[in-house]
Amino acid sequence: MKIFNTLSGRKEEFVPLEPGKVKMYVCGPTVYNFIHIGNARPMIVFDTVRRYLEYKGYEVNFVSNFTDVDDKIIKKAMEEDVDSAVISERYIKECKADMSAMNVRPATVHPKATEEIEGMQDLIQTLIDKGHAYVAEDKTVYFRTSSFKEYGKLSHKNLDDLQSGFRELKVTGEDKKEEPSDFVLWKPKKEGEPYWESPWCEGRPGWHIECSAMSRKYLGEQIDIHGGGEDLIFPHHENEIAQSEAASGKEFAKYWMHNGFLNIDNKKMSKSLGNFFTVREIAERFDLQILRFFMLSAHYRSPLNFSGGLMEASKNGLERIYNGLDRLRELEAKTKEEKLLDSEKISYQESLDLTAKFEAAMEDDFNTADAVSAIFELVKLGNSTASSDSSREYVAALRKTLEALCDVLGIVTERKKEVLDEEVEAMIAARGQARKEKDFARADEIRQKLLDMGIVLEDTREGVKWKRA
RNA sequence: GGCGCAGUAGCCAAGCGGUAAGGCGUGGGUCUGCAACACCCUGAUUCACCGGUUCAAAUCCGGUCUGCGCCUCCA
Repeated sequence: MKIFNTLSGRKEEFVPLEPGKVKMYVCGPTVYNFIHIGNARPMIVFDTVRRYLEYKGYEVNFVSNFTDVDDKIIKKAMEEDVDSAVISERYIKECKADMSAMNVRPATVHPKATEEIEGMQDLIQTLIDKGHAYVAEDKTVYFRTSSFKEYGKLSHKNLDDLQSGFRELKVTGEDKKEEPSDFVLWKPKKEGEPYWESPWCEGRPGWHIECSAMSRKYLGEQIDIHGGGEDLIFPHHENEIAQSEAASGKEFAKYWMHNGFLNIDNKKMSKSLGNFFTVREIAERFDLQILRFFMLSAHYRSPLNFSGGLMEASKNGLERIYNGLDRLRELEAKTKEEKLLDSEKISYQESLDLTAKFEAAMEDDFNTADAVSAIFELVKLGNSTASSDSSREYVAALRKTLEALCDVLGIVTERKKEVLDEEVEAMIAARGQARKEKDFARADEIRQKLLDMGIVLEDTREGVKWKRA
């Protein structure tokens, strides 16, 4: 299995620190509002990475945090005149609801920054003791970037360039740091803000230290995979590396994975441009399974453009997969209990080849777009070769393969158990009777009525089928 | 200014040295009372442009044009 590592800028063979196990950490959202569809991309991408690793038999310890102390949360809390914990708890809950609707599985652990203050303070103290951090006049604790020789190795920047770039901004000079590139580990509280006691001052942690501390606590000093959006490469992940490696003296994460941005009309999504969508808003127009499928239709490192039209196309494509799978399920129940027929051997082999194609795509840096194409080919194979004359073994094999591969991508295929109420059942029966009597006008009238109720009828060779519009 | 990414059919999107996957859409056909589903056919003599390397390039190298991102605690 190959993974593109931002650190080296190339695909590398994946070798876990410990055979059979994978430790991965993905930066989670700051919970000051509903998550937006840009937040959804890393969630879906890394959930899929995790699913594939598990499909391969790895035991995955997946940690993803919630940043629940932050300027934006505090601001919102002041606006609503409530405690900031009220805000963060509310949006953590909402975020989890969105994740569930996108079929993003909960992480092994979802630590919250406010519950990990002790670990952060320990880490900060270690950095101070080792000379990698210092307390400024105003009691702010800064990381001393000049003390970490490898600073810039992830974002491929060198400190000198960064310093000169920063210098212009620095002229205003309210900061009390040694170098402009130094960053905050702990900052003094301001009036009305949440704070914690510390050896340096009453205050709160900087953003970057959270992830280093939580990752260390739940996964140890060294992890296999660290993921997040590409905008986090600098400064967030660069700073995490500096903190973690300066403290432990060991390589922090072996593989750094970054997803590309989700754009709207080829522009970065932002509130000021008015092209900002929350996952909740999209859910009003589309099943979030479609959003997931849409996001997997491109490679995770490519920028992905979002639009309603593209979502419609994804919806139709997903529908094709569902139709094919539903048909196989019905066929399986109807076919005779028998072993694979000689005439099915070639098609069966084809399904095996397609599974191999799917896996090869995923092995190659999680190429989900290619993996999806294998699923479509499998659907076509089923549609064109499986029938009521097929052996049950053949139909069942196709069905199981399709379900397994969809599950790796996190596409939900289980049919919601739905019972039609008696009135609808009666209408369908009445239409059947009308058709039998060749009273098509009456039959179409009933079908239209059902359509208005959101129920679509299809007359197949195997009988009348219905589904929700 | 520094660093980096991308330009493949109407749209989306794989492929990254060996002669263009897949999906959506369009048009035609089969099936069907009709519709829907499904199936078959329909699509790039060509991969932004110009040079170069090679027996062979969408794929490698150089240049041009265009779009975008990071360098501000924004996934």
